[in-house]
Amino acid sequence: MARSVEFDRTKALEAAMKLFWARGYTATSLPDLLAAMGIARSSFYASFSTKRKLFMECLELFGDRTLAMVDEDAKKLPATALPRAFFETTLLDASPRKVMQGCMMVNTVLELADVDQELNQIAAQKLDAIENAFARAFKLAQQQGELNTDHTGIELARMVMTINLGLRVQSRKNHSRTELKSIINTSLSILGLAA
Amino acid sequence: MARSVEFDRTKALEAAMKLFWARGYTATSLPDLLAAMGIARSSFYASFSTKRKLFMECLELFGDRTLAMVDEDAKKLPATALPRAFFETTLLDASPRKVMQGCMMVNTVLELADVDQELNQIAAQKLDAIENAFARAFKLAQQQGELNTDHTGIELARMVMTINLGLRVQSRKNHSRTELKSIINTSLSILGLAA
DNA sequence: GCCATTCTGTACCATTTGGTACAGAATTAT
DNA sequence: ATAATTCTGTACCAAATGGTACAGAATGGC
Repeated sequence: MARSVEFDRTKALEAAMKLFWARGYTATSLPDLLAAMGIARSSFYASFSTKRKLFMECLELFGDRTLAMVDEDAKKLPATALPRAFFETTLLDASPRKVMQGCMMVNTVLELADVDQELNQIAAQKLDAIENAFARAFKLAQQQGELNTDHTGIELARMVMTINLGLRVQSRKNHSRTELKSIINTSLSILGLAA
Repeated sequence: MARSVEFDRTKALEAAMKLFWARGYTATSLPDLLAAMGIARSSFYASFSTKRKLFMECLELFGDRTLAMVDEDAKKLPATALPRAFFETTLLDASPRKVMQGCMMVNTVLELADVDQELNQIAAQKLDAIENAFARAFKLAQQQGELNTDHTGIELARMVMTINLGLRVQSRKNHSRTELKSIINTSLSILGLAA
């Protein structure tokens, strides 16, 4: 039989995701990708079909990873602590580079809303999934009397998500850590989730 | 002497802005622009230098227009009514098409943050100018005792702006009017500006 | 009418885009 | 070692990119 070795597909995908995350879909050229992934053109097409398919994979990876993070937290923490945990790990504890890159799904939605329906839809779905995770947690907490019912769980989740989206824009526009910290605190305060 | 006629530069600029607004910088090609503006290639370069320069002009136009809107409102309305007025005119009263296009400056920041510093900076500055307009209004209202001082004017303005940015993402992701309306109401409610 | 001037439309350009073809190197089972 | 197979690197492709050159039409003062 023949050789079975292969470049590390996962690592290459990860490298591609980083680049797409930072520069977006259109502005990332194939040569850029090949250099970052450390593979040759033919290997690229053999393993990932097209640039567009690769982007989809990256988007899925990013989305699933983010969702997993929220789900993990939802197991360990009370619902009222979820937003703070999410904001802090992704905006204060993360590296400045990552913070400045914002959220790949948000970036994608804004870049491709009028350009590529399918890619846009994937990003939107992943965002919705995260919103739903928050909503589930809030509803449960309300049923157990751990959270006031001034607003429904869904409304609250949408609100947390809207602030989250806003924070992603802020962090991409100007990544002053102290400013982000201040916004996070004000947000949690007005949400009535200030610890 | 020679002819003085010229295509309507302002109208052409407007048309370009609409296209850039919807599709972003990179995804808008020169032929697309020429068609939308209704002018020929040579006229384009004679009047607007390059695609990039044109984009800058469009960005300035969009930003100035938005800022003017806030400033106008700030003259007529109490500071506590400003956010509602802004959200409603741009997200509920505007045409679905415009709503779906989001905010050109936000779109630009997310598309070009890692790609074109200068364009990104222009967009960021315009956004800051709007935030400052809100901050001024809030500070004044606080001095006059019309607004509580639980948070500083700047903090409040940043918060309104963060929610605004989030709403632009939401509206570009999924322009259900009723959902936007709901988010706006929840936002104003938790901000203590629910009228 | 005529000339000067400034417009417009088209043909053209080099570069870059994403994607394909194919030769040759590398690896594994026999 | 050999054969089978799958990798990699390079050369190549058509299409699209932003930008330029230039011929010719349209308009103004005389």
